[in-house]
Amino acid sequence: MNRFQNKITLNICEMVFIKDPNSSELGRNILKGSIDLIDELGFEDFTLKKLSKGISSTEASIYRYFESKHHLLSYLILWYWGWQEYRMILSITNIDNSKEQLKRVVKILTEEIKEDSNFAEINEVKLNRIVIAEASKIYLKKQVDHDNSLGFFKKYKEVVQMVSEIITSINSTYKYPHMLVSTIIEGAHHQRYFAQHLPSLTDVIDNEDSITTFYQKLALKEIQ
Amino acid sequence: MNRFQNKITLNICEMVFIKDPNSSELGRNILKGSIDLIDELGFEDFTLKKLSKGISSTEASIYRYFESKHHLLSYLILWYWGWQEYRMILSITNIDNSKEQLKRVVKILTEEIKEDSNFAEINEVKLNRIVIAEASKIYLKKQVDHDNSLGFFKKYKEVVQMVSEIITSINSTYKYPHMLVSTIIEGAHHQRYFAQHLPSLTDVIDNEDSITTFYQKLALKEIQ
DNA sequence: CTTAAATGATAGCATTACTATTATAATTGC
DNA sequence: GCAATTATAATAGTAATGCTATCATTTAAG
Repeated sequence: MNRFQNKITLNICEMVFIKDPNSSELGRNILKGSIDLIDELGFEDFTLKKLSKGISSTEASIYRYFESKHHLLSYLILWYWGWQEYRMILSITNIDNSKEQLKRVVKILTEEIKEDSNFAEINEVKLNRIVIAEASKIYLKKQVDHDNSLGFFKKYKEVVQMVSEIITSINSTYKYPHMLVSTIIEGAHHQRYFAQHLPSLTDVIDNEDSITTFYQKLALKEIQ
Repeated sequence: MNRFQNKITLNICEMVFIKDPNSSELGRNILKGSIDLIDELGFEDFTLKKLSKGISSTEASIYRYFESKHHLLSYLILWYWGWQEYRMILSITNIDNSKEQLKRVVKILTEEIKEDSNFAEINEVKLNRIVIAEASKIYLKKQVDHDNSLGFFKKYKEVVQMVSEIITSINSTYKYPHMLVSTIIEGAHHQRYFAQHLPSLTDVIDNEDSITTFYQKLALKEIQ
């Protein structure tokens, strides 16, 4: 299982980091510490100085792994999508029915995340909250085209592509598979955030994961 | 028409500004200049110092209108939703069929914006680009609950509520109207941004506003 | 035409994001 | 086992940012 982890992690485009954070103790501390601190403070108030104190290192040392705090966040998001891709692949292995496949991947992309003990230094619950609250900030920037050319969004695009292909195998004439998938993914993140902070923008129903239910049904109705 | 404008503008919760920017020449210059500059530089690289140079004023003077650049952006977004609400109301006046009403408001919320000559100091095309690229940054912050209590998101919530009521009047048993509406609004913004910068996350089709078409159809299928 | 309010000019301050330099520890090669 | 390389720590520094404070000047209202 750890080999799979390394595979995912190392597959992360090398443009995101200067030195692979998975290759050393300090690197792994940076990952763990930054997840804790970004989750706690939000990305605006998170600084590499605070992080360096938290992990008993120095700013300069962290800069040998990541060019900037923007690169560090990009790495975490990229890791997250690699992990989601891996979970999606596992969840549809040996499932032949395309509609069932779609239901399962939509569940993975919209459900509340539980900790995955396979990856020690990553707290997936916190990382999921970071993706919900901070991920859009990495592409809503003027540098987006440059970062895109360096592969910062590669894993996210692969996830969207994978679900789009399932949709196409259900209905080969459906015209908007990518639009539907990115709408579901971003939508689910927004709904989880709104449920916490702006509840009048969503519909939270007790004893039901209404977000997953909503998007599963929506996907099936839409492509019919 | 200008009275209506003032009504919209002044209805903006007074907590967002210190001094009403619509009440003076300098205030209006701040609005116009900030829209130009945020659109040009992005919110990160936009500073009140640069703005003050652009409008031949000073940082200190701008701070007499807005507590921070975050407040200024919040004002612009609030203005935008007030304006959208006004356009939505106009567009369904005298239309009795609820499905037609829904089609029309979804169009307004998802279409590409054209300049509205009724509001001189606001360039709606640029403001729309700002809303697409920057609006989520005002609520994806740790202060969101505080800002919410001050009414920063009031107009946005009203817009969502208005469309939700149309949906309920089409199908009174539909369980997720707010979720559907906020999914459509945020989704459409993402799709416009993706079409420009990350086209593999969307499906752009020539000679058709595929974004509006997609969300109009999706809304009707979903609530059936 | 006086007085208050609005704006401008200038300075300053703590923090941020990042770089540079030098010292010390840990690894690796032989 | 020791030199040589590399990784990390310690410290200092810089330009820019976000914002505040002070005081002078212009403008507008009574």
